[in-house]
Amino acid sequence: MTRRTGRRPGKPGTREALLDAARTAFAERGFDAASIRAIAGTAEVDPALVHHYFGSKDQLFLAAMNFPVDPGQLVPKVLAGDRDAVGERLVRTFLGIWDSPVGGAAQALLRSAVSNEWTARLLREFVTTQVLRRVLENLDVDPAELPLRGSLVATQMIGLAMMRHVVRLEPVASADPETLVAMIGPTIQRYLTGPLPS
Amino acid sequence: MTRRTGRRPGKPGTREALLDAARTAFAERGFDAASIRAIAGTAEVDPALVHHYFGSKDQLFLAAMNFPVDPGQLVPKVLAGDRDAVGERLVRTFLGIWDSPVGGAAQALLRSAVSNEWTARLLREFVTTQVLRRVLENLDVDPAELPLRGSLVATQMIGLAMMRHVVRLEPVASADPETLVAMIGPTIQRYLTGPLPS
DNA sequence: GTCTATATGGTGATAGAC
DNA sequence: GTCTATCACCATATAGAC
Repeated sequence: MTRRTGRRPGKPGTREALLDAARTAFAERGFDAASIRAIAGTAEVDPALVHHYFGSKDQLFLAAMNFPVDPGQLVPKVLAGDRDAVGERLVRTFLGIWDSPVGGAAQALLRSAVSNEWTARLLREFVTTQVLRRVLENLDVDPAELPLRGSLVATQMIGLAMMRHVVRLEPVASADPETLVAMIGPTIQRYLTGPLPS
Repeated sequence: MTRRTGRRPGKPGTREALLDAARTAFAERGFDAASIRAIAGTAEVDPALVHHYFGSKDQLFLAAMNFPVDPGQLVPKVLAGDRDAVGERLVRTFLGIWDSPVGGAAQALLRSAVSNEWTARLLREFVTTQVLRRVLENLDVDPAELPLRGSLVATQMIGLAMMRHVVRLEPVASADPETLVAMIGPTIQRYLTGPLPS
């Protein structure tokens, strides 16, 4: 018997439902292929409301990507502990993010970055300025080596995400996280603190 | 003064021009986003001819992907030499393929695999049955470890290709190949012949 | 605030004239 | 063999009725 005396300006959950549906759709199909109609459909909302709430498809994407993961909070956790195991901790944290609900947004970003230039730019800038820069500037490596080390780490991390969550190549796709940590951790460690060739 | 007495059944180069344009378009935009109209446009050919020659967009893609790279010929080159440097040789050969004209096809396959399920399957089967299987069965490793080692190699290789040729993250995107060989070779080597955790 | 209807344009595929 | 014209469909975005 919910008596509704005051006015109810639309269901309050529609905006969140829209964001949820958008995250899933972008994750599964990428930016271009995910359609506003389909997103509104799974959210059981009229497609026109998307424009009413977010203005455009681009802004819907940005709103959906604005996920609750704070690199500034995560990075210290990775750096805590001995320096020789930072690689393993980075892989473990990385896998944790992808296997969590937030992973949908990450998958959306990765999938979209392949077919869409401005989302690729988004991914590039997020990786470099938000993650790698933060990690590396706390590891007292030569600043001149920072970009190369960072992008090497990115090749392995993005490749791992691609194979595990996008292309789904077995057995990596369903491997135990700790197996991957044990195998890939040393790789990251060497890229971060190992010797460089030049 | 070309005298044309016999009949000329259309320009003979149209089919090749079409394949070339298709390879570039698929490489730049992926399977879904590359349009038959645009491909025919850059090839300066009528869009309807695509269907006349190839029947469908799928078959055009397959024809464009049928590139002149023979894993059965390349793999022995990778395996020749001492076992401890097979990782470096694999990275070097891999980079060579991507920087060659054939790289366009590889890029098309990778880009398409992200947004399209059946091209992803194509990539998966090509990687596993044509490349990794061949490499590993000549390295006398435990056959039970073969899938895990193979897919770990794939994570690093595909990630390298993604960052260098798709997302174009610097400085990996324009790094000297031998720098990448020196840094990533040992990673591949460890995945192939190093110890496993389990 | 919500949603129907539509404007505008791009897609793969096909039928049939030359 | 080649290409014009068209079909049927889907997209984003917007104007305006309720």
